[in-house]
This record gives sequence, C-alpha cells and structure tokens, in this order.
Amino acid sequence: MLKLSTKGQYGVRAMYEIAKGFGSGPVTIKRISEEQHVSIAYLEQILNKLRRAGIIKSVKGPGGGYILSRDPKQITIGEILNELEGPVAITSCLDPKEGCVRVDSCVTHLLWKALGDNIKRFLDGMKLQDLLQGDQRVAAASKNGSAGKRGVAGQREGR
Amino acid sequence: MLKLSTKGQYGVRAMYEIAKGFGSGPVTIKRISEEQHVSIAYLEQILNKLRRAGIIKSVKGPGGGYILSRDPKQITIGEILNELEGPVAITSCLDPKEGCVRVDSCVTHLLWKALGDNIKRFLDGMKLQDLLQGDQRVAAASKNGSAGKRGVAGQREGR
DNA sequence: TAAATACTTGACAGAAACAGTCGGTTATTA
DNA sequence: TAATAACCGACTGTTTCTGTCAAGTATTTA
Repeated sequence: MLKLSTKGQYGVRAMYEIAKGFGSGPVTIKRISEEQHVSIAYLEQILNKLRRAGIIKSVKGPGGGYILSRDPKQITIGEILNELEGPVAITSCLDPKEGCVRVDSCVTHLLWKALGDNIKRFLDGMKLQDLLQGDQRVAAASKNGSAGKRGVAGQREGR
Repeated sequence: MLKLSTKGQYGVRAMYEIAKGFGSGPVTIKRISEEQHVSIAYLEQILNKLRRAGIIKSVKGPGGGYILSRDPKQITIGEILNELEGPVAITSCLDPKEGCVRVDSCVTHLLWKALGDNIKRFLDGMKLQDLLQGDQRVAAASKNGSAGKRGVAGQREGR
C-alpha cells in the first residue's frame, strides 16, 4: 500500500543525477537515461514538469542539458514529488482539489491528516544534498522516524 | 500522492463501527453500511478479509453480526491496513513479494525504506482504541509526528 | 421443519490511473 | 547548414480500483 508512482521515483533519481553535476555544467537527458535506466521519452515528460515548476533549468543546443535552479541543500524531496504527483493526500477528503463533504462526522479524518502531515514533514525535511552524501542522514532518519534537523517529536509528553 | 484505496479507508471505518459495539454483542453489516455510508456488498468483501485474518469474528443467524477478536487497545490501524492493502511498499523494490534487482546501485533505496519505516511505525502505533477516544491521541500525533507511546524521534540511537 | 437473518464466495465490468511510446518541433552551437 | 539537444502533445495498452451481482451456506426462532 501507499505506493509511489514510477514518475515520482524516476523523478527523484533524475534530480539526483542532475545534482551530481551541480557546478560543472548541464547534464543531458541521455546521460540520465543511461545512468538511471529510464527511457529518454519518459524522462522528457518528467523533466518538463520539473522545469515548468522552476526546480531545474534547461539549456538547449549542443553542450546543453539540465541544471539545478538552486543549491542541492535547498531542494527537498518533498517539492520534487509534489510537482510530479501532487500533494500528499491519503484520502481524497484531504486532497485540496477535492474537499470533504462531512469532515465532522468522519472519525478517521484526523487520523489520515496526522499520517499525511507526518509524511509531508519527512519529505520536506529530506534534501537532495542528503542523497549526495552517501545516505547517512537518510539512514539515520530510518531509525529516528524524522528527517527534521532535530526530532520534531519528543517535545511534549516525552518519556 | 500516496493515496490509500477505499478498501483501506472503509475497512478502518468498519472496524471503528464494530469497535463501538465491543462488549455489547455483534454489529451487523447492515448497521455498518448505514452508519458509514458504504454498500453492503462492498463491505462483505472487506470484512471477509479481516475475518480470515482473524482480526474479527462473525456470528451467524438472527442477532448475529461481527465482533472484534481482541480488545480495541490491542488492534492497530497498521494491521487492518496490512490485511486489506498489503504491506507498506513505497516502491516495488521494497515490496516483499517483488524484490529489488540492484539494491546497491540504487541511491534512493534507503530513502524510500526510511519513509516506509516511518509510516509503518505510525500505523502500528495507532490503535483502534485511539479512534474511539475522541481522537485526542490522533490529534497529538499530527503535531508530534509519531503515534508511539513517546516520541520515537529525538531519542538518540542508543537504547 | 420452514422462514428469517446474516454471513460467504467467486465472477464480472465499467472507470480511472499508470507507464510508457511516438512523431514532430524549436533553439543553439560549430 | 548540419548536428545536437531540449520541447510538446497525443495516443495506447495494461493494470488497478471500485464496486455490483447472483447464488450459496450456516444458524436461530417459531
């Protein structure tokens, strides 16, 4: 359950590839395709979305390719996925585009909201830079349960 | 993104309804259908799965219906969803049924694993009982980012 | 035993989302 | 101008989702 579509997965991997070349010129779609084993045609779709969102920029012509609009430290996994798959919305009730008919009577509303917030916090706390750095912070997050600078939890009712 | 299917959503709501009647006899499918606005036919599918998993029991004949196999304190949202939608598996790489070809070369593997662990921890920490109790703990979890007894994060690596 | 109640099961089907391809276009550089 | 590389929209087969339906089994009450 709670699967991520391939667009989101490939998108993050493509961004990782572009981030690797940060500071040393554009990275071509062909390069990304070869490194990450994703077809060029499919990558075009994905990178187009990210470009329109302003997360990456493109350079046409020979020697061209894609570059990050910002430093890898300032690009979160959350915003990448947000562009490619829309906001976290465990239920359609919580999807900003749809809306809920009977919020009050729905006992599970708060539950899904809490889960969604939890996920969002994780994704927004995780930076592209973290992927570049041998996954140390990522591994730590797996144990801690949070990707925030300091544990978000554990302030109230702690211990 | 990361949507839950209606089966999972309805399943939890059905379980909530059954939990409400805990200690005071079986709850009929008809009752659940009316309270939660889900068709009987669809609920049958859902409750069947949960019964086979041993989470609920059914009582046939007049006056029959469904009852919890255990106390609401001992049934987690995680296990309900697990039966209805399978395990949390952000990517098919992390799905126990599929498996990953090139774990090592996949830079994002750890990232998705961390997210999945995070979600699992949340769902396994949330009990049916919590839903019954006016959602106080659920609301708290929304702020804390964890459903554990105490904040899972911020507890340092060591035990 | 018959009727009523209620669960049990498998098959089926329309709709939506997913995953990916294809053909052609535009801009830049050498 | 020729090569390179991004840009764009339409299209399509497959899978998953979201249910419905029909027929059956088990149990209790009168």
